[in-house]
Amino acid sequence: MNAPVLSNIKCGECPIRHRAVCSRCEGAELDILEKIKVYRSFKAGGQILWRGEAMDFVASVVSGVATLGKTLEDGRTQMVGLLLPSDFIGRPGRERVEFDVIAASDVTLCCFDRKPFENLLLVTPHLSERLVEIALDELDAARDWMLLLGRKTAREKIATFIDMLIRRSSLEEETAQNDALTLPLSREEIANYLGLTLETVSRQLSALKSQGIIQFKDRRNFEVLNPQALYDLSGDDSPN
Amino acid sequence: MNAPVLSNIKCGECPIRHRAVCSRCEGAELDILEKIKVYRSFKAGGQILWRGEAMDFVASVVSGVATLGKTLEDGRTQMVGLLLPSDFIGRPGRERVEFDVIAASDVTLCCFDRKPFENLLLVTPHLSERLVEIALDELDAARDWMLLLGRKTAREKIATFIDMLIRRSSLEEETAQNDALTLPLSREEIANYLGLTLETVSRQLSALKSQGIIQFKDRRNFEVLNPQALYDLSGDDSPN
DNA sequence: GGCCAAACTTGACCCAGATCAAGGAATCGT
DNA sequence: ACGATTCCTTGATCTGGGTCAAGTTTGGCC
Repeated sequence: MNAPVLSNIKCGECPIRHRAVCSRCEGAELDILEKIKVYRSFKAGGQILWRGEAMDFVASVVSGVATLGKTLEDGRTQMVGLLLPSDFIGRPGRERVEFDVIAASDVTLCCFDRKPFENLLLVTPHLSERLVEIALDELDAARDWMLLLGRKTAREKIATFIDMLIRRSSLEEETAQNDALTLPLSREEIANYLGLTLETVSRQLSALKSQGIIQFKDRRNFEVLNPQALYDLSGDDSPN
Repeated sequence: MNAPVLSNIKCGECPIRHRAVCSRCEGAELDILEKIKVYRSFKAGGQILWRGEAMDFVASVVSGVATLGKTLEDGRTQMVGLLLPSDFIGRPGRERVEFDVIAASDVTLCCFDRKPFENLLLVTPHLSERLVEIALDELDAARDWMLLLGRKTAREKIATFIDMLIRRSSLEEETAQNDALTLPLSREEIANYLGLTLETVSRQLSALKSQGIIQFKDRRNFEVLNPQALYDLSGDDSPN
């Protein structure tokens, strides 16, 4: 892991302050974090962590998108997590990385060396409480994804994925010029996330387009014309 | 949830003491747990918790097997967790249950009312540390299962499942009369766990049998004649 | 601005596993 | 002990999505 070290911005001005692992910390606690944090950047496609490698830092995603992936002996891969801004990388008490972490776009991380961070955790309930919340949210998300991977059709998988992008983006920004979205991943990466092939992803996106449910501006940018239809195609139970 | 309340056994004699959420607690801490715990039993097939229901207790599995399941609007279901003795049900800070919890066999739980348990967590690091460990282990397991559901073939899924049973049973008991195992689930339940149909599960088990890798004693009990071959079929990377 | 590589789309064909269908074997209640 | 119900096996057929194979678009780079 060798990434350029950037000049930090002040925590008070950090765009992910409200959701990241540090979101409950104020004043003195924040000052300590401020002192031990280091920003690092990765180019799109760069490997952030390798499976099995010693994990010597933990980090929050400040900007960009990273993926967590697992690989079978013959090279088939499955993405097991998608890290968007404010998401957390690393686990207290884990010496080694359990999966490959790759920058899907240019990524900036707010890194903390693991040992100091773990020590801080022990004496900072605001930090450890938030970290437990984050871990449990990830567990819920992983289980939702198990349902998707095990039982949903290709169409339902794509619809669920786009629906997730809508929800996540409405959390992030209040900009929200209605339903204009960006795919954070290539077709192949989407396929690895959904347990499909890139050809099937492409076909399903084309099908949604020709049904008038979405409309592409270019390869990555599109607009959702009919969010309700999209949700109906996701196969999920009624909650909205 | 209305299950018979059993007479408790002493924590000191509890068969799951060494792995359950209470495993780090001793002396006074254990006395408190002892006081607030209640054993409850469920018949095979009984529903322990319903998705969306208020979760008013948390629990450890003392004996038997329970499943965590999610369901799509049209009834397709995916098992998202398998709870064996010492596994934990429920999450601090979660008001509602996220999935159906069903007794796959007769099950005995060691239950704690949620509120008192959460209060205890705040003042008992031995308890909360162990709970975080358990949650992170579950997250790792969920991600391994995502790889299985998204990318493995039917054969690989079955091999992985049996391999998991071997590992788990060698953890549990030192009885371990070599490689004699019991399927904790029906064919249909295995199918729901692996993202397959019950017919495919049956066919794959028959195939393993006719390849001389496993041998059935009856429907549920079998012996693994060739654990290495089984592992080789699982598709996983080399570690062992 | 034009070439090249990478990313994507689309078509034709195929196959693993789903679905449909029929028995067989274990278990339960009487 | 006996139907009867539930669970499981096995066979026949079908199909969604994978695989293979061209093309097409896009964006990067001299």
